[in-house]
Amino acid sequence: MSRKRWRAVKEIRIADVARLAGVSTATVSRVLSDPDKVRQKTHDLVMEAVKRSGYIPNSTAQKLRTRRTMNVLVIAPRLTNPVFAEILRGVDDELTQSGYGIIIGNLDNRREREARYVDLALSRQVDGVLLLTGYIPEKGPRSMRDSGLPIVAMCAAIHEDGIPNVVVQDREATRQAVEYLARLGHRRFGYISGTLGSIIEFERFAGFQEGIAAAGFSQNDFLRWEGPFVFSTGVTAAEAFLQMKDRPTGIFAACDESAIGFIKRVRAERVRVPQDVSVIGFDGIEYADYTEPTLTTFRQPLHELGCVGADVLLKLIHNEMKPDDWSIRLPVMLLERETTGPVLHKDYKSLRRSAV
Amino acid sequence: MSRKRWRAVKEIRIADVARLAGVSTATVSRVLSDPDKVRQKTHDLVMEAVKRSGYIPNSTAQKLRTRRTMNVLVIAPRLTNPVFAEILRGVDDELTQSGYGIIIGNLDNRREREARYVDLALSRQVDGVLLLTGYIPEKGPRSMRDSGLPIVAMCAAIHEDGIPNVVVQDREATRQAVEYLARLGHRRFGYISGTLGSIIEFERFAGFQEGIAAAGFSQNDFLRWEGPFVFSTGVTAAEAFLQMKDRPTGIFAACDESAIGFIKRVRAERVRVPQDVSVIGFDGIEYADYTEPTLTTFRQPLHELGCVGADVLLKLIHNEMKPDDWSIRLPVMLLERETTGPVLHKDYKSLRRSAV
DNA sequence: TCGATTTTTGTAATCGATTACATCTTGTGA
DNA sequence: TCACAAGATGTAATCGATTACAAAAATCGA
Repeated sequence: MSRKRWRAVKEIRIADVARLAGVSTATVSRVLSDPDKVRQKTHDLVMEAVKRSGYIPNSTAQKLRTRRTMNVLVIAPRLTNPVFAEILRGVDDELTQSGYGIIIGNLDNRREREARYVDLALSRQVDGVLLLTGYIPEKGPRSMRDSGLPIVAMCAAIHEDGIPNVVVQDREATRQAVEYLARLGHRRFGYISGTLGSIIEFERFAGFQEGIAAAGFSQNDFLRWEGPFVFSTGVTAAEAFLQMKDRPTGIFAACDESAIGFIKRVRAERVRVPQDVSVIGFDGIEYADYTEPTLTTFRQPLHELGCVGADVLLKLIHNEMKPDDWSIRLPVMLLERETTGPVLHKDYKSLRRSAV
Repeated sequence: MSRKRWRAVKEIRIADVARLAGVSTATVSRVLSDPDKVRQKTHDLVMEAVKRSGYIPNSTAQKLRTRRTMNVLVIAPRLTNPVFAEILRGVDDELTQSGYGIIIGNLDNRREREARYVDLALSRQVDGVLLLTGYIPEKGPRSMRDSGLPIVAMCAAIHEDGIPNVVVQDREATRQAVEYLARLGHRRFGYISGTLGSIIEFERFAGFQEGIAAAGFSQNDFLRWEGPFVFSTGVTAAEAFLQMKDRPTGIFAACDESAIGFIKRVRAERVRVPQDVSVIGFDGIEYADYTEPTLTTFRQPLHELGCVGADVLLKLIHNEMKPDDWSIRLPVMLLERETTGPVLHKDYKSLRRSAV
């Protein structure tokens, strides 16, 4: 038994089908791609041959000839982050419908991994790129822009000519978050950041500062804890929080994962949420509805974001629009759940003491 | 200003480089793919021309000629499931290293979506397929096997000749779970299933039954609640559980998400975990460490699973092994955390009453 | 029935690389 | 210096489709 036998599958080419049907390859091609161009009788003849032979066109040859790969590259900072996974679902729904495939570029939060995807774009393995990163990947002196491929920025904006942005109203939402906390009576705030230097973090922090100002507070009325968009950032923030004498009572976390990490950690030290401290997250991941207490947060329309972004990219690919026509900001929605509440006492530590 | 101007990027072909360097295209190709075959002087000449022109080979043309796409298709039941996302990370790490790309096939728990990916394989857009589904996708009369492509089943076994399995010891672990609960004194059990008909569910339930038998119990000593591998399955199970008079005290959930859903729901009704009911999950997703209480579960080596599976597939693609040589079962590890504990009272309802 | 027009089909170039084979250079030993 | 082997390079076929253009067939009106 040959070592290769299991792989031996005879390849059927268009020429084989043509011979079988007694026509030229051109006719077979036409039957398959533009049936109206051929006589009904020929059409049936060819289709019969296609069916009998089980012919499926070699898509690589098609791609070379038509100069369309029917693939789109999606670059995400981290695939295990449910936010990106959910966006990807939307992208997938939209692209699959149009016959496009997705090649994933997972950076896993390591920027050096982007080089590989620059090559991918430059070597024309895709027709367009969706960036969830907030910046254009580079490899040495070359940028992905050099590929001339249509690029759409999603989730995190890229402010460059020719690149449409499909994002959410981060800044507005974060401002609202502060106002919401202020309305509940909070006077001292905490801000748990996302990945420093990222555009999303920039927007959300800007919104936070605006909210602080709008509510009549100053820079002295809040603290900022720093770290990437992961659980452990919240845990670290909580540990700093727990050390404090004069703790903030209204916490905004730039992502749900951090918020969850924070809550988990402070509750372990018998700090009550929301009685002792209110926490509000951002993202609206599914898991935020399964924490205890359930997380108050802003729900991003993640699936829609994916659909819309993919749709814009397809329009660019098909030259149906100019890139500057589009910059979409989808609204987010505040989900008031259980981790936020009114301030009970000015000094909640004395409250706790009396409760024990 | 032309509507297309922003896309106008002159394509540099190998012939351009050849002309620039004053050599033939064959030489350019050799310099790039097998530098030892050319004189140093020519090599430098060509590389200079490559650099000056910014040439990057058109990968579609390469693929057509070499008949290698350098892409692998990964089919997963649901991308937003952290289990698959984590496996995908491992796959990505391994494949990227070898220069392969990943095309994702997300079924989103809808089997009808698989047809598209059968086409993808049949039209030779990929060199191999990783299946996380436990079955071979079909489209009408044609199966993905007809493509003759190497296939590796991961996570969920496929028992067919020529398909290596890279899975975890589901069955053994589930058996252990029951034994563990029995050792803690539990006598009435609950089993929250995964997707019915799936091979993973089959294995885990088989292990559960084995465990029941091994611990000396019978079919009458446990209940089974059915549903897919999602949070809400656990919630539904919890609702059935809450209706019962004579509740089980030891619950095994076929996935962490269901376990988390279950716990969340019963705690809302003041059922204590683990004092009133012990719950053990399966998967070891990151969230399971952020629930309250933290979930006792079996940690699957998800990242490793991905790496190993990808590695096996690469070996198949490169004909470095026969598919029947490999079926790997990775061990899982019990993480004893906070949702399991000894049975306190035979009738925990009376306990609760006295506590109130 | 014939010629003009329209529709259908076929021939061959093309996409952009790789590579078998042929040819030309270079190097080596006598 | 010459013959011959080894090494470097060039020529042209090839991968498998699509499609411009040419040629053939069908349709139509007079």
